[in-house]
Amino acid sequence: MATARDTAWEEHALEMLGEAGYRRGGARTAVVEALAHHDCAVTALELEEDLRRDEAPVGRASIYRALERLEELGLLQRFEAARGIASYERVNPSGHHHHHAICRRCGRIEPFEDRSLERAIERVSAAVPFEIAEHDVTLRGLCKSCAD
Amino acid sequence: MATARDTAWEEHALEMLGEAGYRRGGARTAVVEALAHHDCAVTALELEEDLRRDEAPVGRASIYRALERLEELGLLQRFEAARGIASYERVNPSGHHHHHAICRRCGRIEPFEDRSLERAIERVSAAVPFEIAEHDVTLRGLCKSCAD
DNA sequence: ATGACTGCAAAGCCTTTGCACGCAA
DNA sequence: TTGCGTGCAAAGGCTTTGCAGTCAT
Repeated sequence: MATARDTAWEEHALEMLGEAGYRRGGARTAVVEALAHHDCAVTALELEEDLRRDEAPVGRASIYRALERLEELGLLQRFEAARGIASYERVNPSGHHHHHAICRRCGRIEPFEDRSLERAIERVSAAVPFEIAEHDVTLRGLCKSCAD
Repeated sequence: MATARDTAWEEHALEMLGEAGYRRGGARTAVVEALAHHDCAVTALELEEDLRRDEAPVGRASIYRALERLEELGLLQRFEAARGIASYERVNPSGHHHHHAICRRCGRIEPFEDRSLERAIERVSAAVPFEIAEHDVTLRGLCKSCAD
């Protein structure tokens, strides 16, 4: 579902791409703009549809390639919402983010955030023998509609 | 990597399958036994290899079908360790479990557990408008070897 | 005996790759 | 001008499905 356009992220992303030596091709720019409209989990195919609807169709391969670059640069986080399907989400430069509760039956995604959960994760991340760059928490079960 | 055989889980799983009305076919039983040897993330293809090595080869489709049943019954938890590849892990009836730190570069998986992280997750699970049945936390970054 | 279980092969599906053309710098 | 970026189509790789034979009960 599309939300208000996050131009701050969009500009930041384009700038980072430039700094990393990438050119500003039409497809890449279009994918960045499409992502700017999603606050939460979007799939590559949903972005493709968004772009086609906006009369700015982009080849599927270019979408995947753009997502790959953005993820490498830490501008996007990838995770699996539905079985076998990758979802992407913008990474806010401020570090502020949320996690997800996902319905097993209908796939509905409910984002949530919790400071103390974040603190616990930060503590654990520091304790583990890894240089942790990101984390992801997923809660799975039934949403209210599906639980009845 | 294989670890000591968890016969408690193995018996529990077979019993639950029986109670759910499933027959004790050879393939299904073999998959359950193979799973009993893994404390942490195993993929369907790794199980297939284990079984073939043990001279008890099981058709790939049967492995996937067995994993599906076990997951439905809550005896197994599925998650994505490597990109696009499903990993499975036994669910201990006691509720005791761990989470994972995964290396972006080499794929190494380091399990960890943390009581206060679990508490934070339980609290959040109760606050969200879902009937949460399971959760999963993944930390991603570079392991010591890959960070150098 | 009967329907669940199994294995093989084929099909599905998301994602990636090969390649020739177009475009940013 | 140069080689990165793009699109199309084909290939990949994990997972699922169809179907006929087999086995548990």
